[in-house]
Amino acid sequence: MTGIRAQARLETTTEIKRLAREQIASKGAANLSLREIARGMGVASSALYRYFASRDQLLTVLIIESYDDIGDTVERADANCSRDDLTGRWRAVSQSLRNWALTNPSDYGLIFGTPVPGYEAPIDTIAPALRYTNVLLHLLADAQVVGCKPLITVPTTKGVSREYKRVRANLGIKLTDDMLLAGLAAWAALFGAISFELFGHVDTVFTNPETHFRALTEMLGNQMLGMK
Amino acid sequence: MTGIRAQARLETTTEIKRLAREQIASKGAANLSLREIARGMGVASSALYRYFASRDQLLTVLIIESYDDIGDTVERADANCSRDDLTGRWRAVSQSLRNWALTNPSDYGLIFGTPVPGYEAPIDTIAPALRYTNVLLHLLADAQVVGCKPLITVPTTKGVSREYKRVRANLGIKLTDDMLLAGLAAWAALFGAISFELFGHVDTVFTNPETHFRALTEMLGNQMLGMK
DNA sequence: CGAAAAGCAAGAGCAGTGCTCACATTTACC
DNA sequence: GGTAAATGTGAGCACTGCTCTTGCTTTTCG
Repeated sequence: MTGIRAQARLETTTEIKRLAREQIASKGAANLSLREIARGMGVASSALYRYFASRDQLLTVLIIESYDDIGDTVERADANCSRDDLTGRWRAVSQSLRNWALTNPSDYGLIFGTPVPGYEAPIDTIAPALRYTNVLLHLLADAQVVGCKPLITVPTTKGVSREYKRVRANLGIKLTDDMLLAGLAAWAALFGAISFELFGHVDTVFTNPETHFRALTEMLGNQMLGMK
Repeated sequence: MTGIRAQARLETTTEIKRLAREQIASKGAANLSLREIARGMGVASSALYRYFASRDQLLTVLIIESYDDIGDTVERADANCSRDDLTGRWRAVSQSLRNWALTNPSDYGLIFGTPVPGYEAPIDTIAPALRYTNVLLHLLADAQVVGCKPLITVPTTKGVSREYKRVRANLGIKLTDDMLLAGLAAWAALFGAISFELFGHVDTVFTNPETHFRALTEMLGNQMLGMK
C-alpha cells in the first residue's frame, strides 16, 4: 500500500506539477506542454499519462491546489488576528489576498481569469473555492454581531430584498441586506483592483499600486463596511 | 487605389476576423486555429498569412476592435443622457458596461481576462483602451464641478496624497483625492462584479445577477460617489 | 517461494497545430 | 499587351495531445 511504488508515484506526480507551474508562470497556461514536461524529466511523453489522464486534468488539479493555497493563506491571515479586531481582520484578509495574487500571478490568472468556454468546473473544485469566500462571510457575520453597521444602505431597487433573501439561503448565512450589499461591493472592489493591477490595466496609472490598495481597503473597511 | 483588389482584401480580412470571433466564442481564444479558419473559407492555410502576420497579430487586432467596441458602447450610453443628470449617466455607463460584457463574453475575456505572460500590449492598443476609462473620468470631473462630494474620504495612509498626485498627472485630470479614490473603488467594484458574474464565480450565489448589479451601481453612484 | 497481476515506461504513430517557402496564378496599371 | 505586384497553393518543418502495443519491474497472493 504505502510501499516504494506509492512513494515514487507521489514524487513523480509532484515533480510533474512543479514543472507544469514553472511553465505556466513563464509561458502561460495556454502554452503548457506535456511533452516539454516530459523532456524536463528525461522521460517519454506517454509516461505522463500514467499520472494525469490529460492536459486538462492536470490543469484542473493545479487549479484545485491553487484554491486550497489561497484558502490557506486567507484563513491564516484572518486567524492571526484577535477575533474582535474586525478592522485588523479585514485589513489582513485584503492584504493577504493581494500578496497571494502578486506572489502567484499565474495561479491567480488560472482561477480568476478567463475561463475556457464550455469548461464546467468539476465538483472537486467547489469546496476549495468556497474557503476564501467563507472567511469574508464569517468576518461580516462577526461584525454584524458586535453591532457594526455598514455606512451604506440598500437602494430601493425592484426585487433586491427577494434576491438577497435567496443569496442568504444559497450562502447559508444571516446578514442584513445592507451588510450583504456592502460585503459584496467590497469583495468585488478588492478583486477588481487586484485583477486590474495583475492583468496590467493600470500600469500607466499608478506608480505604487500598493499605496492605493492600502487606501482602498482602509476606506472599504471603515467607511463602507463600518468596521470598528 | 480603392480598386477591386482593395475591396476584396477588406472583405477577406473581415471574413477572417468573423470566423476567428466565432471560434473564440465557441472554443476559447487558446483554441483559435488558423487552419480551421482556412478550412471554413475553403482556402489554403498559408493564404491567411497574406492578411495577418501571425495568430498573435490576429488576436491583437481583435482585441483592439473590442476595445473600440466597448469604447463606442460606453461613450454612446453616456452621450444619451443629459449632461447634468449625473446619476443617470453613471447608471447608463454601468449598465452598458455589463450589457456589453454579457453580449460579448469572449471579447470581455480577451480584454479583461488573463493576459499571456510576456505579452506586451502593442502601442496600437493603448489609445482604444483609454476610451471607456475616459468616460468615467469625465463623469467624475463633471460631478465635482457641480459640487458633488463623495461620501467617503481618503484614509490617512502613508504616501497616498503623493501617489494620487501622480495619478492625476498620469491621467491628466483634476480630481480631489476623495473623488479619485471613490471613482477608482467604484470602477473596480463594477469590473469585479462583472468579472465574477461572467467568469462563473457567483453562479451558486445569485438567482438574478442583474438585480444585484442594479442595486450595486445605485449604491455606488449615490452613496459612494455622492452623485445627485 | 513462485506465479499471476498490476503498475510503469518506451517508442512508434495519428491527427492536429503555426508558420515558411518556392512556385503558380490572377489582376491592376503603365 | 506586357510587367510587376498581389494573391493563392501545397509541400514541408517542427511542434502539440493522445493512443496503443510492447517489454520490463514491482507488488500481491495462492
